[in-house]
Amino acid sequence: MPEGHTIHRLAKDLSGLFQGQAVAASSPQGRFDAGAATLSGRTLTATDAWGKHLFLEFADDGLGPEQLLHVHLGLYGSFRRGPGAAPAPVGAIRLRLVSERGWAELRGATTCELLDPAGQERLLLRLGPDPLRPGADVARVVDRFGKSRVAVAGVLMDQSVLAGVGNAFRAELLFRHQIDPFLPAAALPRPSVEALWADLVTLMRAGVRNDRMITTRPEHRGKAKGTVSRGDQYYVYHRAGEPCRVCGALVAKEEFQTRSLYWCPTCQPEGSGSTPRE
DNA sequence: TCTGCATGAAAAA
DNA sequence: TTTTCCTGCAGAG
Repeated sequence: MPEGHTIHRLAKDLSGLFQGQAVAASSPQGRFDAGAATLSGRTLTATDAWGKHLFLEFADDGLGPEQLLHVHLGLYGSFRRGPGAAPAPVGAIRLRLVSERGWAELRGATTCELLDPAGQERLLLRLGPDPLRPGADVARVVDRFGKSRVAVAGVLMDQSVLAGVGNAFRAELLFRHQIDPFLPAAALPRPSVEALWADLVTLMRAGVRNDRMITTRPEHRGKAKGTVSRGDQYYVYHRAGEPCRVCGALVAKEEFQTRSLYWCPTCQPEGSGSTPRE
């Protein structure tokens, strides 16, 4: 399920499965026939991720210019993968990759396309710093927060401000820092923005390692995906009407810019976050 | 077994 | 502003 940590993990896994290998590509569903034909037989040379965007680079291999595959999973896209032989095809598989080492299947993605270098550059220009990328420019993020009158909840999910945060990370992060989601971003003190960023770096890295989001109890960190219930995994995300883990008040939920926003009205009261915490 | 929601974002209207 | 992508899951029954 796709927030930034998922995509970075995916890039890592696909590199392990295919990098340096000739890959057979096909589109059983048919919607990516031309792209798959262009890629098939080429060697995967690198994988990369920026925010929620995944990139796979393919070599020339005498088949034409190098190719760059761009994938965005959107809300319910998935990229299943594994070593060994591919499973029998089920459902609408937009893209299937197979090498001697393993397989991968893409379903339900919002975007699956071949990009030229100019296209990738245009895309990256729209994206803010990614907490999972080394050397990310925190100052730029702090600057954008300081100039925005939009609610923090909106700015955190604005991919041009900061790339990789989705609805779950947003809810969990604001709870962890006891910030009113509706507070204008500019009202957040600079050290608070820096603290948010630092927390994201830690949480998202843990997310990549564990291949799932971990924002609550550290003792869950070593546990495998699927062994921790949603109730144990989050503070407030998807817990509307349930008691807050800290104060017991009921978690609130409201539609905000077409997405569900979750928060604790007691731990994150109106105006909270506008003064630095001691 | 069935139903409705959901960790996005771009295109269409 | 609505539609698309058309999956996967939890919770209800």
